[in-house]
Amino acid sequence: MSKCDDGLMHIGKLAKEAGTTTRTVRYYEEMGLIYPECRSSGGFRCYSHEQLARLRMILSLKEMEFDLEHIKVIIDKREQNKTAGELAHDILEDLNERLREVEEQIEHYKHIRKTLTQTIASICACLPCDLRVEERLCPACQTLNQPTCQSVPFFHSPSTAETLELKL
Amino acid sequence: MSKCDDGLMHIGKLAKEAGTTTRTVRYYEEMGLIYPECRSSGGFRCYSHEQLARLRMILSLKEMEFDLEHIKVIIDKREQNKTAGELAHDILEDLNERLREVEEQIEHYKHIRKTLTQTIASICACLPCDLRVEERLCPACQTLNQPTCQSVPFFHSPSTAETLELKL
DNA sequence: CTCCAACCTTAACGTAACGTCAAAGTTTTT
DNA sequence: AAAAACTTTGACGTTACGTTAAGGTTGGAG
Repeated sequence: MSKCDDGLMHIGKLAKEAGTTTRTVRYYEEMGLIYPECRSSGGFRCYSHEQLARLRMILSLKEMEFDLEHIKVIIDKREQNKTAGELAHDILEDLNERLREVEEQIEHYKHIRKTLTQTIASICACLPCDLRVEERLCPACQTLNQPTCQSVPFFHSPSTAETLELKL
Repeated sequence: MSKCDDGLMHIGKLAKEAGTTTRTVRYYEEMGLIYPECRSSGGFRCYSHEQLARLRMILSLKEMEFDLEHIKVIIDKREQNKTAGELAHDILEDLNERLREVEEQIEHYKHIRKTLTQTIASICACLPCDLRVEERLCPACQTLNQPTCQSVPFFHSPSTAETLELKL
């Protein structure tokens, strides 16, 4: 019989139950987020159900993309034995802040999407162009009366930029 | 008079014109994305307008959050002297792929937002709870007939998880 | 009891794109 | 000619692990 028997599990089992890897669990230990209940005589980490619940908490917060430093702070708030109401109030601040950040991310990627679609549209206008890339002015763009080659900064030749006035 | 005079600029000027830092320019050089036209007698990097245009291309692609490895590939396509039309066709693939990725990101963050708002709503129900965090069942949740404490995995005590059946 | 597969241990390098010193040389300005 | 401003290379730090590597531990079969 191992020392790790009465309701305890080793790290592989813990990780599998929580849906993560042993490396992750060890890393979280390094970061001070979770510790085994004890070690076996041979040095194996042994975890209880409470540790599993704690790991699941951490992973839940990670799904919301809190960074580990922040998760540590949030988890530690539970230890400051307040009432559930106070704790709820406290944690709601973190969640609302994170919500704002996530909404910023959505706007950020919507902005990138806009840039991309505009760029794609511009470059589509260059599809029928037969000129070599080095050429300065693309007749397709001239025909369409829109200087695509110059409006899309990474298209056509950089020599288009020579027309820019730069003071040294 | 420096050697770097006829339309050439040092790295600081280049970076400022492009709206980035010298460290970034040097890093891009390490990555094989951009090289100075020459070096001064003392070893300073000297850049021409073409380099500036190239740097701006790189930064434009970076704004769309292509990784540097991919940017290298895209920029190199310009060197394979095709016609503008062929180049456009080629680059449009990259842009469209990136567009799909960005749309995935938007969906990803929308998913996180949903999780967050649901969690926030659940925890709000715990605000009037006077119990200590260690308690297993929160009367607020019972009153509301919704077991918030257990549905929000990182809230209340992990002891709530002891009710889970786990086989070792 | 012995053996082996399957598990575990610590250690340490790799990742992406730079930021941030540090120590020393160069260019430019005064 | 000195000082200010700029540049050089070098190297460590960042985040959250993945991935070997070399070597112990466990648990069950024979």
